[in-house]
Amino acid sequence: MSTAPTVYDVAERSGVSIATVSRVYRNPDSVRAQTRERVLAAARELGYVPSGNARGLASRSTGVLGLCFPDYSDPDAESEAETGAGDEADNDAAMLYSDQIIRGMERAARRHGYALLIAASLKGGPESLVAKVAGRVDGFAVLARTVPTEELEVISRRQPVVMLAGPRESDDLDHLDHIEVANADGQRELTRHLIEDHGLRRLAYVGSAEESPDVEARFRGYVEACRAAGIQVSDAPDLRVGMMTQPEGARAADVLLDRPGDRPEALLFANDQMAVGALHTLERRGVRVPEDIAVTGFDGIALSRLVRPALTTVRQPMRRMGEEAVELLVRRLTGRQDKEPVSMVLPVSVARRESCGCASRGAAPA
Amino acid sequence: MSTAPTVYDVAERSGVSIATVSRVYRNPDSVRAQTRERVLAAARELGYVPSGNARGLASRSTGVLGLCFPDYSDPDAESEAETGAGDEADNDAAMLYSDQIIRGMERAARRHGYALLIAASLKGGPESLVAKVAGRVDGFAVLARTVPTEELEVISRRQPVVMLAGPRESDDLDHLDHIEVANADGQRELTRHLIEDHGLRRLAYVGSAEESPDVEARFRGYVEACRAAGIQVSDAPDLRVGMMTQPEGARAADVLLDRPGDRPEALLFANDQMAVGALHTLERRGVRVPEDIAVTGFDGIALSRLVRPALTTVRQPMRRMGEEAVELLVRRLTGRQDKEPVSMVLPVSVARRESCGCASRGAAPA
DNA sequence: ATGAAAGCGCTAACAG
DNA sequence: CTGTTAGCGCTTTCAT
Repeated sequence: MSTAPTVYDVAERSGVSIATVSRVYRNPDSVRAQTRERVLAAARELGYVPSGNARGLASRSTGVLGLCFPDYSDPDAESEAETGAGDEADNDAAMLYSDQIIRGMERAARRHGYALLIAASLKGGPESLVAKVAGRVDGFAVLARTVPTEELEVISRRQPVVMLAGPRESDDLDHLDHIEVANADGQRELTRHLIEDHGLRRLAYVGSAEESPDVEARFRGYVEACRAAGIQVSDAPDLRVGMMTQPEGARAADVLLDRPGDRPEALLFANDQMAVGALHTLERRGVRVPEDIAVTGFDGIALSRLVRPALTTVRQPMRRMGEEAVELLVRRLTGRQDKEPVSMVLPVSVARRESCGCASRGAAPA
Repeated sequence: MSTAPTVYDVAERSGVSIATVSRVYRNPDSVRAQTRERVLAAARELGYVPSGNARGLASRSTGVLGLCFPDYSDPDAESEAETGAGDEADNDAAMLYSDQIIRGMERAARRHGYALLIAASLKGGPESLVAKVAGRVDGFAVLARTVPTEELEVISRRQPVVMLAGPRESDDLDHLDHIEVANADGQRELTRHLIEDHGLRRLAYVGSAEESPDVEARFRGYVEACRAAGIQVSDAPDLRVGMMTQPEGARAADVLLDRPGDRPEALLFANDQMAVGALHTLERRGVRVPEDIAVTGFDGIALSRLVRPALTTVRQPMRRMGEEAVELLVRRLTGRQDKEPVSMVLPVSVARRESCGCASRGAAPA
């Protein structure tokens, strides 16, 4: 791999100036056909490929959009090798939040002629992830809580950034475009369903210990639904766990079941992962779902439909969120920049499945 | 969004040279702590973010790895809005081949400190997709048949490229690293299973019309297994379809069932999509699977486990393929380049589910 | 239609 | 430890 050929090499070989070589690639029609062919031929012979970096540098634009997301450290990374039937489900199910967003962004970016640069955060030196991404793209989306607010603030002064999932974190960032889902609405509707349609009244809500606007909003929806039905609720979740993982969910179920007093008729979790964990606990303890107790999640991850009983949950349109993010970025990139910050709330939908008592035999064919 | 601050601005503001500013970012320890702080402070105030392009240009490396894949035009793109239960399965199931590879690459890239640039092909001017990606990354992977061989040949002379899925397409490309899956082995084993374990002997194989090394290899495995069992087979699939999609699969099932002569005892499809389509046809016609006829696919897409009956298929380790691709690239990027081209074949595994007659009640809990 | 020349913002020796 | 000085490869006026 000797040193790569440049415009100069191509220019020399085809007997034109570097400017012409450049034109052949940027604006073919501005060059006489014959000349163009000569240049293209030389380029081919030399194995010339324009340097994206040089281009970006000279033209101040890259044709690339970015996405930064948190390093959902992913423990199943190594389980890949196994072929046991048991982990098969988990494997596909590990189709995460971020993966869906990536898909959505990729599709939309493609439509607009952009490529997509993706990177998960990873603690580093003064040189953080965002900076790396930011330096190589025309604009990018960030999953909430992925990067320090301050850093984002600095960067967003220079290029379009759209914040995903989770309301604006601070006032410093209120000039960013921003997309969230109707967390409260979804949880409220799901709770209402449990109360009105299934007649349940002793509910327990499991939230998270760490502050998360999304989780807060979900809880708020829950509270609203309860109040609307005349059910007493405290203004804090019945339980808060640390990580919102399956193990934590499993533990949470134990805790809730072992509490003195009447056993809850329904366990509402702030996300699917926890709910699935709870399902395990319940099965182990011989508590039937939904006959003895209802269980619900939030997110609508693939796994939620694979478990038995299939999990009733609130589905978030993550893919669409990715698409909208790109639309917003493209709009900023092409329009005048003086537009007001956009803030959109994507609707969610309740997936009524078995774990709440709805009879739907989940496994629909294709 | 005025013009972005540069090293010069930061240098001036902090009273140092641009070289020092650069050092602060590239090699913080080589700068006196006090100086460093001053620079960082200035950078923060100015909203300075290093330009990835300028960096890449000056240092001839980007810290980015790439992936090019074909534009599996994706008809479900718009179906997102619907909330009908019917398409719910399809939606998740649309977790494609490429998505899995992306996941694998992203994980591995992250481990090595690289970001990932992804782009689907899209016909364009003289300026193709690969060129765009190639110009912005240190090395990249290409899904077979995504880009013209010639172009790839040219590019691969300049930077590491690994070809994914499908054997080397031509001799021009035999210097590329290359990863494929054991297509023939998988199909052979699956076929053997049908013959020996289920005692089926009248088999029909559905391949694709367009030339695809992978599909050819699968068919080869099928033929080998048949021959080994003393079953007569012609040297071409019983049917070839155009697109390997669900509709085509559905049609194929009709064709095969309507052919004069004994009805086949098993329909083997070269991919899952077609097999799923066939399942529909069979259900519509009242042909029971697997009682009346067995059906098998190939790939192991998520959908294969969601349909009823669950599809027996050959699972490809697509995620792992992505990971290995990154490992290969990183190795090329860090080592001496004189190494021989690597060619690895990833093992596959047969997923015995219901559609072949194996009793496994698919829906495993988490 | 094509050429000349001036950067784009940063890194990388090489001096101090 | 820090400053100087060249480029890196391409786009882009401005001429011709």
